[in-house]
Amino acid sequence: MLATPNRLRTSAEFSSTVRSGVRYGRRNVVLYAAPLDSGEPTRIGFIVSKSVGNAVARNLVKRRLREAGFLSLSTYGTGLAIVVRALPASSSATWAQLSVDFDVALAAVARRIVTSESLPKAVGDRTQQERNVRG
RNA sequence: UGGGUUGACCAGGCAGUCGCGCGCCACGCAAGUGGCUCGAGGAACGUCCGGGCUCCGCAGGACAGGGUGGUGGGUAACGCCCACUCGGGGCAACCCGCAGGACAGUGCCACAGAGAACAGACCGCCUGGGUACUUCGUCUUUUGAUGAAGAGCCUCAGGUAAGGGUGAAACGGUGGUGUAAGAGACCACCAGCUUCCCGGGUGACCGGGAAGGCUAGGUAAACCCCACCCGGAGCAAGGUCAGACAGAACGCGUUUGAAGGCUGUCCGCCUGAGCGUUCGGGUAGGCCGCUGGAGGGCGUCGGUAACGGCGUUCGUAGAUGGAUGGCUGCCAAACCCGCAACCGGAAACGGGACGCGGGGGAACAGAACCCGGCGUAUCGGUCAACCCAUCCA
Repeated sequence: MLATPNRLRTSAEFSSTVRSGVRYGRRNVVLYAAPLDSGEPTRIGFIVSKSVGNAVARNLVKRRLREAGFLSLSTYGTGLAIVVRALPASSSATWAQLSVDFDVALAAVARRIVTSESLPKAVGDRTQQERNVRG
């Protein structure tokens, strides 16, 4: 499971990640990710709405996603803010399906972030624009 | 042995592996690291009642408004629980009841039906009249006139609520007297109503008796009446720390009282200098509240019981983008399918193992301030008491 330092804790972090991050959707999840400073530990947050199911179903989905996120820390241990939104299909998915969707989405998103970081000027402009919009 | 009623309890187990949260301990300047303890439910759910707790200055009156509704008790309190009463269901154990008042008043009672709330005459029954007819008698030469009786049709006037039919319900039931036919018109018994008396019970009420009048519909989950109860908002309550910013315009007002508070309205009381609208700007973090409570177990005493007194013992989740778990394997009860030793049978066939193999393998559901209830969801399992039927002794 995920320890507290590896979790997103505030609504500000959630909203900035969802708005500015790279997005990739699969059958069971939609994954958003934004870069952090490279020294910081990767932080992951989860959005599981009521459309997924009742409280028991939502808890199971959340725990499985948290486990998948924990397993991914060995690869992406630092420098990412990730928000995982569970889709209604996730309540009926098996652990294998759910973890594959998570891994594939995370790999795709991480690849795109690495590509855009090879153009640091563009990233700088983008974050600056974001600050202006939000400010 | 089978069927049933009620109550209590459980809510898969084991192992491996990788982890999470509060707390404590050790190390470390610190970030942190390591170890240990504890870590979801019978409904944690719905949020339908009742309380604790917090704030609203005190928690005033009247009227509105809301709730409850047999009686007595239990409780912090309740719409809950227990016991009893009444009514209903069941052979029984037992279960069910939104169980005050319809002589305070108002309203409503569809359809059907002749008639439905100071009832009603459709058919039927009965009486009388009219019309035409038959028979008999009398009068008359005859036509005919008149009287009596009769049955039928039509029609008119009345009597009749016993019968038919309609309906959830038709103004007591049964039998008789009575009558033209009938009718509580009268009588007997029964049911029911009102009043009174006696006895029992804390009481709801129960048992017995007398008199009266012959009969009184339902609906209060319609308004309403009666009795009793109820201040509002809610842990996003509330408190505290830190941090950020920038004000401007207009209106009303400062003892001739703005704006508030006391659930709504009115009265009455209180606070007493700001308040409202628009534009613009900022923050949406930490900590406390936060879990020891009307707490659980056992014993004993009181009580039919719910429950209470006393003694003793136990220490039991506190997250906050939200921990209490993810994955893997094994075992196992129902239950289903196939094969079957064996049993019954002439056979067809039927049954089928503390037999084999395969399948199947756990419901409903996740704390969010805390309790007491209720309601709802739920694969199944265990135990106890009691009832009925059957068999054996």
